[in-house]
Amino acid sequence: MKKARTTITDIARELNISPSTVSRALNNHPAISKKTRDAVIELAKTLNYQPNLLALNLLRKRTNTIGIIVPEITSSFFSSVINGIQDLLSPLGVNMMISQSNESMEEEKSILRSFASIRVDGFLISPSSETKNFDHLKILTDNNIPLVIFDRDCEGLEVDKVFVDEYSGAFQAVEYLVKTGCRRIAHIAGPLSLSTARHRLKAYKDALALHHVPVKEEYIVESSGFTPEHGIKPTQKLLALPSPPDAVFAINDGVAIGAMYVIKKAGLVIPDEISVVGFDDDPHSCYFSPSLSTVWQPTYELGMLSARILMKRINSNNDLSDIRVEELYPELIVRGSSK
Amino acid sequence: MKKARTTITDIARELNISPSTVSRALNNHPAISKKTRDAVIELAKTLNYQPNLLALNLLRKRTNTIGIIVPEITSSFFSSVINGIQDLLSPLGVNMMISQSNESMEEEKSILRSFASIRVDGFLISPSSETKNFDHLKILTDNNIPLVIFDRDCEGLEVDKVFVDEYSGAFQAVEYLVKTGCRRIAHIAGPLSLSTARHRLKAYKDALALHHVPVKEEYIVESSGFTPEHGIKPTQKLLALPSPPDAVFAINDGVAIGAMYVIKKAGLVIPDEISVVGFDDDPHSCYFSPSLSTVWQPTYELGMLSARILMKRINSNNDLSDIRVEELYPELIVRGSSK
DNA sequence: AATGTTTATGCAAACCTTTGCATAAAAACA
DNA sequence: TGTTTTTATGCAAAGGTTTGCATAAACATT
Repeated sequence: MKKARTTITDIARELNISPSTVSRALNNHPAISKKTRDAVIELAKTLNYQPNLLALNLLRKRTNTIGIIVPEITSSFFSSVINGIQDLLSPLGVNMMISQSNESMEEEKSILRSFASIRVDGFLISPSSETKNFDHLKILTDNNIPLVIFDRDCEGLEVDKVFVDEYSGAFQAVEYLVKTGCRRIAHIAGPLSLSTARHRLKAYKDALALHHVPVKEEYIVESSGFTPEHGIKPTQKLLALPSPPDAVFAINDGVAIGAMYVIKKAGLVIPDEISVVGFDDDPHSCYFSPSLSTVWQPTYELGMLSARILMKRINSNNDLSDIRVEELYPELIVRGSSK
Repeated sequence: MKKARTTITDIARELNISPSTVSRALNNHPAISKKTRDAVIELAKTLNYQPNLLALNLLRKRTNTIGIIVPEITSSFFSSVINGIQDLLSPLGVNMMISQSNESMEEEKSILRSFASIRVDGFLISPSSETKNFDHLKILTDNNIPLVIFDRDCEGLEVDKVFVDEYSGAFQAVEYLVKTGCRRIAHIAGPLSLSTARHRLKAYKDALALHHVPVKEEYIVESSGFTPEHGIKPTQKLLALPSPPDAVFAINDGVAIGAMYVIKKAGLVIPDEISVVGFDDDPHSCYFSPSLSTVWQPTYELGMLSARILMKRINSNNDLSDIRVEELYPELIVRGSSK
């Protein structure tokens, strides 16, 4: 038998006063006598009264909850971003509804619908790799629901966005490889439906071109994901080339770790015979042998900034006059896997 | 200027019918004429009507949302558990509010209060390492709010619980080390406020005792956390002993990775001179060199089962007659870091 | 004593939706 | 035509909270 939770009316009935008085007493309204206030507060405590935010939210048309949709939660990248988001939101008393799209556009849409019905105050979304059509996101802005896109771009959608300057990060990495004498530099790209993967690929090509290193198509392979497993096959393909690469720039640390594994298995010495550079600075990367050179991304800051912009938008009543597009800067970290 | 979202009353006014009729039309109530129903549904679509679940939840006293509190989200362990939780909940149309306690009891309490006010239907909690007093959890059960504890125990609290049999996992690991000839087996324990850490320590001692290997206090060191960084100092301490260990069993893979790093830096060969075994089977562990032997835990299943039990409890109106305590089985995975 | 002022409280509406009950209109039947 | 049945719709309450306005009681002022 489920006993109902204590409400403001329960307290009122017990004390023979009206619910309004109870409400005011609990909210420190000045026009309440000390006697009444004390009595109310005490009874509330003994009855373990907890305000029903559903009712209040309905009244205020505000839930103090924001919806977060990420492709996956298990990657160190996104979990670290979420960390940053929580650290900004928590002191503000704002809750997070989190869900993963598993890189599926259908799931993304369905989560979106669900969050919208719950009336979250705003959205923080990093779109799935399948998401090419932004109608579902457009509906949010059409309905004046604040939305901030982070990390992965939705080109053409006019909302606040926060990115890492992937181009710069990748450019630094490749340029550095060239400068340390590598000439046959390969790139294991990510799924090219992602803006991030495209930017890194472009930077790779541009950096090579700038330094007059020919761009060869056979040195560019695409991985279908971001785990070490996804790095195995592409690396095997690269090593099997007539003229195998003397450096590999991988889309992220996960794939780079897979690459190192294959390279070492093949009896090649890193970095003497082949350099490896990743992206993300996964917390484990510096403990590999050799430790993995990589491009650090300010993930925590990315989360914080995205959340801060979203909250500002929410509190300014979603006035869309000044859309912000912010870029954070990544940093090359040279370790043992490169010369 | 924020335009209000479409409500059922807007549709009713527009169509000159009552809100009840609109509600019934949208819910396929039989006593509505086809003509009215069609008109309603069409208008709802063009106005992009989305039901306000706040109102409905208030009426139903049910939010279809559950609250999840974990110590941290960035560890592969907990993010994988959350993965399992979502995969069970999602098809049921249940949402997740997720928050991290950051191993702080105060934060845990405050998140709890917040989730309770939001009226989540139930809780899935893995307590922080600081949590020794369970009053705040007791309040939940006192108020008939379903709660499932997972992974870390709250001894004395009578609620549903789902664990991994840590003892068995650790015992397997240590016994295996003994059987491969190690005699000076060290243990880097986790924070001993955690039931999991205590169980593993006990298994370590018991396994040694069973095989008549003396338990030496200097071989037991405590780490204050679970990252590679937390493994550095304890390992240095172990290696500095007059008679350094020939095997290290670490509280988890993170710490084991830190240990391997220190050991290799010291010029010792793994596993010839010293074996290392971790716990958790972090996705990266098999790509280290040598690859890390570890104890795999069914994290995904842990999440699924916990969520399943919670949903059952919620749907059975929290009838507490049959508290369940479930245990899942871990498995030793032998790789290159041990003989 | 009469009036004005302050203090403490209550009433009722609003937020949005569902649903039991009542009822009007239409259809079917005698 | 009058009565019963069916069909389609509306009314009002409920869920818990806040808040503008009204008001009763207590106090202060002349």
